[in-house]
Amino acid sequence: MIVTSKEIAKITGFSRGTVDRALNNRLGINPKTKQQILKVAEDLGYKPNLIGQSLVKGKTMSLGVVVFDLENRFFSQLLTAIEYRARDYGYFTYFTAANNNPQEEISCIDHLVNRRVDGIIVYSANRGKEFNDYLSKIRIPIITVCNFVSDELPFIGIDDVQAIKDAVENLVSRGYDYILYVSPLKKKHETVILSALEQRLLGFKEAVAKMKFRWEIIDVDRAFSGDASFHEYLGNGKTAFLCANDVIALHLLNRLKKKGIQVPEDVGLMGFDNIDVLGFVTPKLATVNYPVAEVGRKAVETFMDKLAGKQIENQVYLPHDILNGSSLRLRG
Amino acid sequence: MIVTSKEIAKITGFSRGTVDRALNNRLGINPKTKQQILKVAEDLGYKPNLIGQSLVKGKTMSLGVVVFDLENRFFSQLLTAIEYRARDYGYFTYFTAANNNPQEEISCIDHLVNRRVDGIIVYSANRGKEFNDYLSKIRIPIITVCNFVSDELPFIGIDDVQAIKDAVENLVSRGYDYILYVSPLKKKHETVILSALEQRLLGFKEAVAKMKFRWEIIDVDRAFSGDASFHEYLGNGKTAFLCANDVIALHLLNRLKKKGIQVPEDVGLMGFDNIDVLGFVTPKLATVNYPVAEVGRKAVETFMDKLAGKQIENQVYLPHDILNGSSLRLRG
DNA sequence: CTGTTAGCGCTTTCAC
DNA sequence: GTGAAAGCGCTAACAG
Repeated sequence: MIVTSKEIAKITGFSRGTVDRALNNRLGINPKTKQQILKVAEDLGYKPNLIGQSLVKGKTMSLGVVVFDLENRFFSQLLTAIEYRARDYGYFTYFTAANNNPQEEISCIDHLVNRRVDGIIVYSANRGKEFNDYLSKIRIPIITVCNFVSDELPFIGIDDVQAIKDAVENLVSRGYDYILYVSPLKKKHETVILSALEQRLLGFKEAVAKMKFRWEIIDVDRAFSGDASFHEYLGNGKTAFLCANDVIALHLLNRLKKKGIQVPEDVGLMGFDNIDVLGFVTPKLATVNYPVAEVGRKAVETFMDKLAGKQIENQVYLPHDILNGSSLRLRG
Repeated sequence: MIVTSKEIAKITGFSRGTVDRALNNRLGINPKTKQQILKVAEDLGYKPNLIGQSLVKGKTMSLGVVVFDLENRFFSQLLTAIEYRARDYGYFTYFTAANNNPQEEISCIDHLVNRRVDGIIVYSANRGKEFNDYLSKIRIPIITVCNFVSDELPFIGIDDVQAIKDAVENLVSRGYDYILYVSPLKKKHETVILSALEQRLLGFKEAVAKMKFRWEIIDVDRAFSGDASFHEYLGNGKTAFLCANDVIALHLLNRLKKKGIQVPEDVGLMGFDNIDVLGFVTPKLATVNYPVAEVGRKAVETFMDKLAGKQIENQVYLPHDILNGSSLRLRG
């Protein structure tokens, strides 16, 4: 069995208090005693039990992460960033996935609460009054990332509205005058449209109102349906598809290739997120860089500030930037 | 503050024992009493503290996962599978990443031990006597996945040696008679060659000994170095690159494209792992399907068996299979 | 059916 | 410098 501090006390003949002083570098202990105790601990392979420690300290030194879905190619970068940054602070990370199911998301959070994690990072697909009410009852600090949930919850992400506007401006400045925005439009089955995607759609509409270009909004379902012909869009070669995320853009790219339509010669293509897969795809997809690792790190840092009693910003928008790959023509 | 069972006892006037019976559906309690207690618990938003529970039960209902590196495109599928399957059993998952650093890997495991997880799944880059000695001292069940570490530790993965032999056979049967195996060959800096990659290399050598074809083993460094010219290999159009993993194959594909070499017309290309990225890449890469999700699930199930006191198999090799994409010519 | 007690491993407080 | 005792939230064992 694993040796406990109590047993070390018994073996060395010192009290539990003294053993604790030795083990945890607390002062008020004779260096000799300390040596002696540490030696025994070492020999017996003593490992502190953080469960016991958590109970008495009221802190578990752990964070919980909830992501709605793991198909999302984003999450591994997010999780990585969170894990490494958390460990810098001595924190560990409970990872849970909600299987794209709002109810399951709540159940994940519940369990994390039961385990008394010190903070919860939620990359949520959930929204709405019920979810808010639920979250507001939780006594553990929560931070939402990437998908905005509610004004009452801290949020870290980017300004998706502005980002799409920037993307459109980039397309227009490159001479594209017919822009097709491809996005999921309505929720189907259980699946909810992510708030980030909603923001992006909103951004596109704002761009439409502000700038001068021909446009259309296409539902992903239609874009990928068997009989969708894209030739109708290829009129003057100044057409570009702007996709609500990279995954959509990559699927579209595959379809275009299959139909013999060349990117960027016949049509421009732009995605959103800059998922790491893009490095393997040709042509290199133009996209909006989402600083997902920074979001993860910032989330952890915000917790640490909060746990240290500092005031934290309620909404943090990190800078995004436009990456022009080779899936767009040069100006012309 | 969060309400405790003790407080509920005080409020309802019942003893802690009775409250416990109500809260945990134990028998030997008057239904009326139970109702009453549950109502109060509900109203006060009682959430059981699993830390307290863990301490007394000696189980934390959590698993730890250690992966050596998150650049590896594999891990998200693995982690997903583990998380979902673990949750089926009411278990939660601590996730840690070792930053490709053997020392850090040990530190991760240490911390998981301190947190008294009930089991640890290690996707390790570490090997060797020191690591073995360390692991053998740990009193918590460990399962290694994908990268074999030692005979003394349970392992779940595939037979990498056989898989490469199958891949070679597939190439030969398709008419390729000159096979270039691309793999990392020597460890450089701190980075260790993964044991799975070592096995695959071994498999290639065995295939060479058994089958009749021309061959070469190429270090990734050389394959990707600026001045590597591949034209020397394209003689009779019956040449194929076989890569130790998909990531290498994809990089190679990019290089080939840049040099104007067509796959599969000029040269065949085959990867290993079947990472999910492949869905976005053309031509569709031929590869060996690694059942990574099954590995994850099986690892969890093995723990559950073990925790239930059952005997578990020490080494489990799950079936792999060959996927012929469009990066190889048809026979002929 | 219900209450009491002891204890999981640790830290903290106060006394010596 | 060191020891003794109490308690974190929970469960288990035994009495009544």
